[in-house]
Amino acid sequence: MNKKFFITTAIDYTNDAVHIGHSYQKILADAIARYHRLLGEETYFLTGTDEHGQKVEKSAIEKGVEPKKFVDEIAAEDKAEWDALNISYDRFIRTTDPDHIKFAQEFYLKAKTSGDIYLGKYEGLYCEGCEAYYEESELVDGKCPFHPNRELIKISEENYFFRLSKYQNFLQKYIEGHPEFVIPETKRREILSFIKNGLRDFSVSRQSVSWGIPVPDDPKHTIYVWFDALINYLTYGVEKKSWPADLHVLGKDNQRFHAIYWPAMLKSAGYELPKTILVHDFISLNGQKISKSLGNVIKPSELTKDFGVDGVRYYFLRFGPSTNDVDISLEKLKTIFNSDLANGLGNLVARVAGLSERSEFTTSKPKKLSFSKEVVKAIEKYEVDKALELIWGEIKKADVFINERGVWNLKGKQKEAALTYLINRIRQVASDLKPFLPETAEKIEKQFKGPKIKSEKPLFPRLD
RNA sequence: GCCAGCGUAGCUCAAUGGCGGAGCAAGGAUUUCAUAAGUCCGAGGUUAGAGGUUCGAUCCCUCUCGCUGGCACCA
Repeated sequence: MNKKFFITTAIDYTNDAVHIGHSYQKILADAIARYHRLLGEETYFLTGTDEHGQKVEKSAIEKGVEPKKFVDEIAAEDKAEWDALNISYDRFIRTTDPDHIKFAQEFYLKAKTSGDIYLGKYEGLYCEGCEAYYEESELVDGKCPFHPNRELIKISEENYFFRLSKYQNFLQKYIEGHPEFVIPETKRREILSFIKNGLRDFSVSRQSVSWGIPVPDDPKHTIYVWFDALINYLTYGVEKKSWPADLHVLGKDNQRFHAIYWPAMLKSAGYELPKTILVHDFISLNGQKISKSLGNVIKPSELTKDFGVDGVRYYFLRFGPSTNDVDISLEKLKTIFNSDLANGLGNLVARVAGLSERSEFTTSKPKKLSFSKEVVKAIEKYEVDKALELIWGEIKKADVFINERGVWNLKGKQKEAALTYLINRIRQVASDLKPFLPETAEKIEKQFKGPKIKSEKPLFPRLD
């Protein structure tokens, strides 16, 4: 039986459609998924949408449509965005999918059977101005930071709670004993220090929110969105008999839910824990947070129009926020597009194709290639930026080779040897690029298949 | 306020208790196979600031300044 590889991204909340801020994660996960698929592993790549909860309900009401209709539209939009980026998900799961709803309810009952769900009282301070709840620690002089003139209303509601506190020791020991559970290390330390500060039980149901999955044994309540959302991974993993997940890819805003709540929930319901949680940072645009209120939202599909799918993929994979927040801009994208893709990869391909065509060189059939060792090492550590850096090192070497040998001046056997060397190098580059720039890799492979190699249109026309 | 992280070349970042590195941008030289692309070579730094430990600190410690994130049921 083939080795399995199950990878997930976070599912995006359907309060609004996705934008470039959400793209890095999907592209990163896609590259890793493609890599494992290319290794011949039985790969399952899951992404999708998180569709329940108060905020969605509210947005739908504001728009005057039924919640389900509202999320149908957003989900379709999100999916189209990921398609534009060539994200090779195997399933686009929606938390409103019937199989997920059923599974989430079963999961809830399992946790309840373990004695980890109990009825309690949720008390919150509610600000009518913000229409949101606040924690004591968030208040300024006991008032809402945005509406200091209003009195906060103490609201209490009967909720079901999950006994997170029971798992404090387990989680601490587990994470201490499994350095690969949360990557990178700085995030793992953050999680550990959070756990050590003490974990409180959290509520997993709402009575005031109707847009959600009903609590199976008490349908006055709906399951709290986060509880519901996390379970999506298991819905699909169990369906494909591929649980536990090998990798959850997510942003730092989600790390606590994935590294603390989720493993505790799984343990309670009797499932294995995911192997690794890969946490990345955020993107800002022109030095600003990306947000609708700032009006600087760009959709992935708008970027791919200007830079091509692989142009966008390359930029994010090479300069994305893997361990640091990163600021992007159209100028930076353009500069990198020109220097690395047009002048680098694209030009090299055109050079060698031109040299081959002019000398009417006949090349041998391409061999079946495997990934370069160094590239494998980098991807296995999820350092995709490093992998690309290595590949670009190879491109540079090929350019130097052409210059130093003066390949265009060579004749006969010498020229053939030089071209053979270059062609094989390019074939290797294409092979290594497959997980990252699938479209480009395929074009290059086609062009360099032989026996005759011809010049083609530039892969990445220079942008001015 | 508390906790964590960051501050290194114009920009993006790397590095180590022992002479501060790379890529991009800018400058000079050079080649013509290629997308005015390629290659080569200078230059560019008081490693945010002050103090301390040390034979020696960019790295360890303290303080100051600046930035970012978290401080739990918004997702």
